Amino acid sequence: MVKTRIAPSPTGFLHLGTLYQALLDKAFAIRNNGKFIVRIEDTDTNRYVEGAVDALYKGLKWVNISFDETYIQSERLDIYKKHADELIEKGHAYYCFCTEERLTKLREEQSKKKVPPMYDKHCRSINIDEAKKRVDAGEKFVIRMKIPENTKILVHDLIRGDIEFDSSAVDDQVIMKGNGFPTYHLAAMVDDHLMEITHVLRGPEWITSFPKHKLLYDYFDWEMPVFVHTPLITDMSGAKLSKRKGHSSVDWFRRKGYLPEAVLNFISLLGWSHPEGKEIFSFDEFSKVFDFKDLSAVSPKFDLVKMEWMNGQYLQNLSDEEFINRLTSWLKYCISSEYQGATEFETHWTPNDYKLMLNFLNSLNDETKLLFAEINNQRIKKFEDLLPLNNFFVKDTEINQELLTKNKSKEEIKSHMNWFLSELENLGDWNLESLKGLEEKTVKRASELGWKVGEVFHPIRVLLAGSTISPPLFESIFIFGKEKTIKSLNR
RNA sequence: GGCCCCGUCGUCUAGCGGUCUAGGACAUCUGGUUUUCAUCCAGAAGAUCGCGGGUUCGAUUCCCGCCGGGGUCACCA
Repeated sequence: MVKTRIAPSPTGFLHLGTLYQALLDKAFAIRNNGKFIVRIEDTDTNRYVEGAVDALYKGLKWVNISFDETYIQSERLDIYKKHADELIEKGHAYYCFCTEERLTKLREEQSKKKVPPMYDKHCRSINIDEAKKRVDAGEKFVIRMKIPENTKILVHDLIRGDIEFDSSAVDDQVIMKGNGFPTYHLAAMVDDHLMEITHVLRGPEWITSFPKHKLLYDYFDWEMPVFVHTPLITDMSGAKLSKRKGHSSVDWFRRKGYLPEAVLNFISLLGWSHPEGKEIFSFDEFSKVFDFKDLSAVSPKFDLVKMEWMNGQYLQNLSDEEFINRLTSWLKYCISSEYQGATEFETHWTPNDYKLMLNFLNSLNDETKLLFAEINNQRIKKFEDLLPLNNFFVKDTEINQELLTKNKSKEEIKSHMNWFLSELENLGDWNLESLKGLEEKTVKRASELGWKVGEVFHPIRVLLAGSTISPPLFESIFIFGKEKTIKSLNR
């Protein structure tokens, strides 16, 4: 049975690269009727970040990727020790007593000589019985794997094919650290085997240490799973995504107001394309057609502009009701402690803005909420864009006189607004239909005045929204309410 | 620097020896619809397939070299 896994280390927030792997792993598992598991690789006690595991699960939940099993490596220490000992017994690994100082000095010398920094196999010649005595005597040690000399190591990557390494370029890697924790190399290989992983999907940064992993499998006499090294998602400059730039974190997308399905759809198109050339498709559909072997080996650049376009497409396709649901939960998320505790991201929303917007939405009746969705879902790329456009709903705006009198004189505007105001006052029932009637009337007013149609709406818009940009005017007026509208128009 | 991977429009990509005067999407530009913004519609421009050699009747597709980009050289993953 097919079984895939992600193996993130809890060192921060859910990384986009981890999400990418989770997406591909999960899709592949579904397609092959297999399982997908999560394994927390927390063998580096120094880099452990509080809350990182939690953030990982929350992130996966947000994108709705579920898993069948979960493991934590720090709870499996005895397993790794047993396997390291086995390697010692088989003569494929050895105890190393070199001190930190000696290794540092060694590296310095090597870099001075401009040779690749590698362990000089100093302890490899120590007799095993003597080494065991030193270990028993309490001397500090690590365990290193023996790399065979003068040989070629052939590994196979599903999308890159065979890759050959010369063993002289492979270091006698530490597999057990001084503190009794295994390094990635041992832990991951042991776990992948024990957990019966059939396809190992991992980042391309592992290719270099691939020969060590292959050797480990050989030493244990285990069958290798299929290895797939993903494309490396880079930023627009072609370098690894950095935390500084924000969008390496999945949380960044959530905070900006992207839809999880759009993010998933977008990253699925990196290093892969739909057989029918489709751009927009659901995860469900993706999991029916995706295969690891169709992945390309390039390092795609993450184009935020296209990401925004795609998110806009998803936003447009949301029903008005769903739009409100999503918007509401986004606002709540931003207000929540998750937001407060997270890394800060640049945004033009202040913490209070989220609350104002949520309160505003809650103050509307269901029908009006849907109208709000209707006039907005077509014109934003992500929820964050909502504020500038709908600012006037939640806070006082200032009037730019220059904007107001851009095409017409102060007096002309004044008289036109007086007319409009009196029409509003005498509207009768305050509903969308009557307002639409007034809208038509206002269009006719333009020809009566000899103005362009846009010119009769311009001052209304500027006075109402404090901006030349707003959602559709009369819908906005309806949502804003009679009293507040008249007050705004009167200034 | 050693080793490894990669190299098609600005970006994501299709292409798996002839169908390619290289297709699609985003972005860009032009025009149209429109009361703002946006949407939407139509169209345009944009890639001598990194470069140079081979192999072949024929290379974007296969091989080699070069160049360029990236990755990696930890008791981090």
